[in-house]
Amino acid sequence: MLISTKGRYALRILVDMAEHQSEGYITLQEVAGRQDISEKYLESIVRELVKGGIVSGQRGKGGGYRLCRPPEKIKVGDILRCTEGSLAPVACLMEGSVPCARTARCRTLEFWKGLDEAIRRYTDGYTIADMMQSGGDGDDYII
Amino acid sequence: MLISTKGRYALRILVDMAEHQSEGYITLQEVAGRQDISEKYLESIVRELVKGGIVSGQRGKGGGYRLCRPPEKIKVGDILRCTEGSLAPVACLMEGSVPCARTARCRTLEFWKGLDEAIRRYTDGYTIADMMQSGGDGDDYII
DNA sequence: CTAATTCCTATTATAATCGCAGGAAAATAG
DNA sequence: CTATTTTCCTGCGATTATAATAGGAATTAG
Repeated sequence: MLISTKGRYALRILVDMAEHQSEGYITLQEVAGRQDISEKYLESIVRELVKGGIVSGQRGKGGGYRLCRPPEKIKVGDILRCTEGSLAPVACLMEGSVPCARTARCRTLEFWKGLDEAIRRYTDGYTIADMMQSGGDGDDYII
Repeated sequence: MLISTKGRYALRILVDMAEHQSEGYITLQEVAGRQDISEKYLESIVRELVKGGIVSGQRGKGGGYRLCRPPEKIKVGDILRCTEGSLAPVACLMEGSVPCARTARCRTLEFWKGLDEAIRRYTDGYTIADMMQSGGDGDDYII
């Protein structure tokens, strides 16, 4: 049931980019340095976010990435669906799945639909902007 | 993010057992036949449910399994935590995990806590008895 | 004793995740 | 035009998790 590192890192990356969006295009090197994630692994995650229309990339000198929309319009649900493929708890409820033979007499389907709905409601009600106001000022290390 | 077959089958198994609880001990052979799951695989799932105190087994001739509590007292959350190990969406929130070094300045932790809470609230508010009243009478095949 | 049944310990095959490497393509600066 | 920087693309290797099966020990009823 765990969310993969891809999804978890994606959130951190986007909050990081949101916090530095005034600086124009942000390079992966910067984000990698700040977030302690390898540049190469970041690449594979950010590529999904580009495909999903959440960030856009600009190649060449002076290039980098930037958010396509302001942070308060980026839903966490969209990010996770983008990097995880889907947030549905069971295959029956994934986008574009065909109903299985048991559907009509399935005792568990209603439960799964409700869980899917609960997850969707929560994740779509939370934005990157909400995350920016959470968890200290970024410099208050414990140690 | 998908729930594994272990968790999904566990729900079907328990609904099945609840529907036949008046018959006393229920053998895996019966459940396997009705649910179209191999007896051997069922075994590994039911073993977890025994450990988790959800069903109890009786060996020998005339033995089998039965629910430890009435269906309306068996929360789906308990079943899934039992078979999946945990329902937490991130490792930080798993039972008995040590807080990571980023905790104090983590921008995403609050979000994950909320998601965990939403999942917990929904799954703990749903019981096997609720499932028994869902999805037709068990004989209304589509075909 | 015999048959039925749960319990226990392994093992295998398959798939998914995680992370890295190498280089092509594009944009800019000089 | 050349050199540099940066995203883009393809693919690989290691590790881990899932799914399912196999074989037999322990227990109970008759």
